[in-house]
Amino acid sequence: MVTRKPTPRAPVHAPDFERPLVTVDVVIFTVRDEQLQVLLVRRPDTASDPFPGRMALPGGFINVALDASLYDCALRKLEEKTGFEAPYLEQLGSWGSASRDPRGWCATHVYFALVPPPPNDGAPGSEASQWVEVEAALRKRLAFDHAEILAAAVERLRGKVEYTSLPAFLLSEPFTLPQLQRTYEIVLGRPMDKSAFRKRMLDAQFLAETGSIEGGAGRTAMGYRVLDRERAAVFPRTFRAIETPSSRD
Amino acid sequence: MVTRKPTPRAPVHAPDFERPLVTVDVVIFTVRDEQLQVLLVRRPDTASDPFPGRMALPGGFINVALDASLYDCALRKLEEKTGFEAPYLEQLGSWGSASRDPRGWCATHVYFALVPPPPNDGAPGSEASQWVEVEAALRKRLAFDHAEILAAAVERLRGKVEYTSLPAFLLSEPFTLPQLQRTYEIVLGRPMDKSAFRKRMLDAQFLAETGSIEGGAGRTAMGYRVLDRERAAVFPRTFRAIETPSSRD
DNA sequence: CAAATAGTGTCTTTAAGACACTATGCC
DNA sequence: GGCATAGTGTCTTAAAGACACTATTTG
Repeated sequence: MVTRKPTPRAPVHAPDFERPLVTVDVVIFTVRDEQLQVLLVRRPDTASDPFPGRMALPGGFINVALDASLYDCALRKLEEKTGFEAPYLEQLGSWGSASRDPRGWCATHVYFALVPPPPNDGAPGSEASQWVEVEAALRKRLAFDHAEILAAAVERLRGKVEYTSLPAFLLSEPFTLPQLQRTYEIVLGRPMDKSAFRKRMLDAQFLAETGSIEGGAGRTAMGYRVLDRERAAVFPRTFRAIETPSSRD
Repeated sequence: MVTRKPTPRAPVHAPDFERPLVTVDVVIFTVRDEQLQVLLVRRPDTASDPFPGRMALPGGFINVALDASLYDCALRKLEEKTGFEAPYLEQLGSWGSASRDPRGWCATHVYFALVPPPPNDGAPGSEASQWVEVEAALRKRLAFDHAEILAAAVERLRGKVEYTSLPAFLLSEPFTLPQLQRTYEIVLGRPMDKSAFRKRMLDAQFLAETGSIEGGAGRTAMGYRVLDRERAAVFPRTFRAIETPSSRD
């Protein structure tokens, strides 16, 4: 970010307004067990906490001393929860109002992340955080306005998947084109034509071959990795129709 | 917004973190004098203020007592500056870091608005706020990181104009299709084909006829207004190519 | 060889681009 | 009539959809 510090002629001081609470939340998606899943955490069950025991999106207050920027804060929270170093991370938007947090006027900056499926280690759901299938997560009574935020994140994800290579960030590399197609189908919830799919992916020039991969039964497939893990490829057309954008607080 | 207030078993209290400053800024676009223009305000020239005398985007601190939500705050600031009641207003994103404001860790929530051209009343630029052509505004040394924010807003606007009816919100109603096409051309900075343009607009079903309009020289044209002033129509394809998305703080 | 999966070819369809054409209003 | 502007028609082109076909690997 480009910022310029002025040379103050006199000490500048912050106004005496009451400051809202500021948090950062992260909607972390993955595809596991043939499902689009989202990472949720259980809030502490202490009475002094808002929404005790409820499930919520991972996140928390900005630490002014620790976080250089909102993005860094989101990265920190993502690493704390998943251990992922360089995931796909983009800003979703912000939600702020007097009523969304019982502790006071609060604004949250929401990011959304795509990560490859974590290893299915031991006891799933035993810890404070767990992966939940998105439709099930949307039906849960999440803390704060996190149900609304999650709905917006899912809408944004599905919307962008129609015309970008985002699902490639949901797979561990190398992956095959049939695997990538399956990921698209899981996220969008509808089957896709193989020929059109392959033409589109290969024409978009965002994949690099990594050599053949055996897959059990049937013919071996070519392995691929994405060329640029920072940004998604944008296709010239959507797969079908695009949704209408919605407004936020 | 849907929010649920829990019945707290004990008084919930906000944590003792240092709270960042929170502001809302609005990027207000219009098309005037055949140019895409943005509204800028001059910051007070008092030494105790950051960036004294510099041009900046309109905005300011959240007023926890006055603003029910971020969106309401953006609406309020827009009305204060332009008097517009029901403009097109959508969230652009948020920028926050330790370094962007000399007064301390500060996060701003940025909205972007599209308004019809204001009447060219009296002395343009005499007051604290003035309309500036966007490329000129981008070359100015704006306060804070507002140059970066403005660049992101222009990129988002140009990006969405490729596949939505957004420019319709830059005109006062009723308007003609040639006027709408001219607005697209001004925003995108390139000529468009009349036939393809008209087919696309009429096929998208977002316009209602309002009767003929005389336009000086030449044949009279049909007048139109948009059916839904809350949201833009989305076209099945972009006009040409789409840009790659960029990241923010 | 059969089953399973990977990958290709061909035709259709949709909507944009190019560009020439017709229509209507004012002088 | 002539000019200016509004509006239409026709052909081409880019890329998605449908769907049948070929290719390669394992048992």
